[in-house]
Amino acid sequence: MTAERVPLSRARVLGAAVAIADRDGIAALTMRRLAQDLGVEAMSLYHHVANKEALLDGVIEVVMAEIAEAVGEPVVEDWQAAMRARVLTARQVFLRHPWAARVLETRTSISPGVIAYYDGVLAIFRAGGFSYDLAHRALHALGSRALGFSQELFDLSDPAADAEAEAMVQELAEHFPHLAAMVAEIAHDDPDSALGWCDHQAEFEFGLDLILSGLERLRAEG
Amino acid sequence: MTAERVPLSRARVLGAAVAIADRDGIAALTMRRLAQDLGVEAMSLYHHVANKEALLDGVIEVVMAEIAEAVGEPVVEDWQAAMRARVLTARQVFLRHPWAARVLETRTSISPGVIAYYDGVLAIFRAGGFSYDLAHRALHALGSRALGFSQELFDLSDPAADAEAEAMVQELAEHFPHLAAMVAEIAHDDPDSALGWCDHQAEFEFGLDLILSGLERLRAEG
DNA sequence: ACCTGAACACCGTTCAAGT
DNA sequence: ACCTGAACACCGTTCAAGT
Repeated sequence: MTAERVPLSRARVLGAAVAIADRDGIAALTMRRLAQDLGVEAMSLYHHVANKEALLDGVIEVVMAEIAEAVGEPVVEDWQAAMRARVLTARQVFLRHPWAARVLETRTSISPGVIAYYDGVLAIFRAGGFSYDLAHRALHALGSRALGFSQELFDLSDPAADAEAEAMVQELAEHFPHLAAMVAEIAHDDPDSALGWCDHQAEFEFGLDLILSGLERLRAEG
Repeated sequence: MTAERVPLSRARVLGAAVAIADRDGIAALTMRRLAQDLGVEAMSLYHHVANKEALLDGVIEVVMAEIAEAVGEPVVEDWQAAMRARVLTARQVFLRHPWAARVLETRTSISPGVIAYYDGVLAIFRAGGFSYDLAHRALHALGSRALGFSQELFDLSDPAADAEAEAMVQELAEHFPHLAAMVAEIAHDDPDSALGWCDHQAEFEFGLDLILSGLERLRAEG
């Protein structure tokens, strides 16, 4: 936008890429569009990122740096409260960048930022008295939830699917009685769905607490 | 391959698409390649699927039909054992189609096959004495695990990342002492990683059972 | 009704050339 | 060292035309 004469740098390229994805979605993030926003030819980008995949790797590093700053140093007392706070803080960053979860999942190489985040998670587990074996299984049990997001495969309260889904559920109510009954019973009037897939705060916290308290039980048993 | 004179049909198109993804990965599934495998021009496909997105929708329906056949009618006694069996059976199908989980997550429209699967899940919860409210929260807690898969964001035992990751972990051991220690302690010699993301059977079952037993506790409390 | 061929508007990326 | 312009090899898709 401004600062036309600032020379291109990796940081400027990645920053502009995040801005495009935030504003217009991840599909809008093309090399040509990115170059245009930077006032440069597309090919100039290749001096700062090796290719499109490397660009996406870099964009994830930006997001993970945001998370690292937000969560700070791992707290080492009351592991369950510390984990809960860490995850919910990270989640706020993903709510700001709804495209980031999907990009993160498509990375093939290991991201140093993700590694650093998980090392902090492990620090909390260890301080809470977990063996490395239990901590390892805990990481698997949490999956992406450790980073603050969890995909739902369909969303009955998705505002985007409103008309279509409502008609569909209506139409299919006779075939799928349980789903129809559940939808009818549950008042879904809180519109705080933000991650594209259904991921309401209360429901995320329910799943998180269910896993954390299960882990605490296993830890206490030794 | 064979059957050159069989007229094109939606079923043949979707079957060929699944075969391409299974054999050469989801990136190989292009309209042109699909047409070529069917001995037809690319544009002919558009008489049987509206566009590429509709093709992917259809491909998911094929996978969900495989799952529906594999899981059968929902069992209605011992909800926990029934859910466990249903999920692990569905998981087998995803292990046969490693690309399917990612495609499923990118669907924007609701898939009838997924709806039907979840209706069966709800039938099991209800027969086990769950309220619709608890069943709803249970679906969120399980997330994609209800369908048999869970993405891990990085995989320390991924054979593909072997050399690179090992060197990296080595190099970064001083910065990430907990991860390094955990990797060193855990004997990762079972090579049954199959879904691309780390998703070993034992670790999947650990997470699944942790959630299911947590849900049982909540159900018993009323 | 079903299939075709050429064409269009996009991609990411290579390469030789400029400063 | 950094950036450019043209070009290449791909995409998904439109359209008018064939049978």
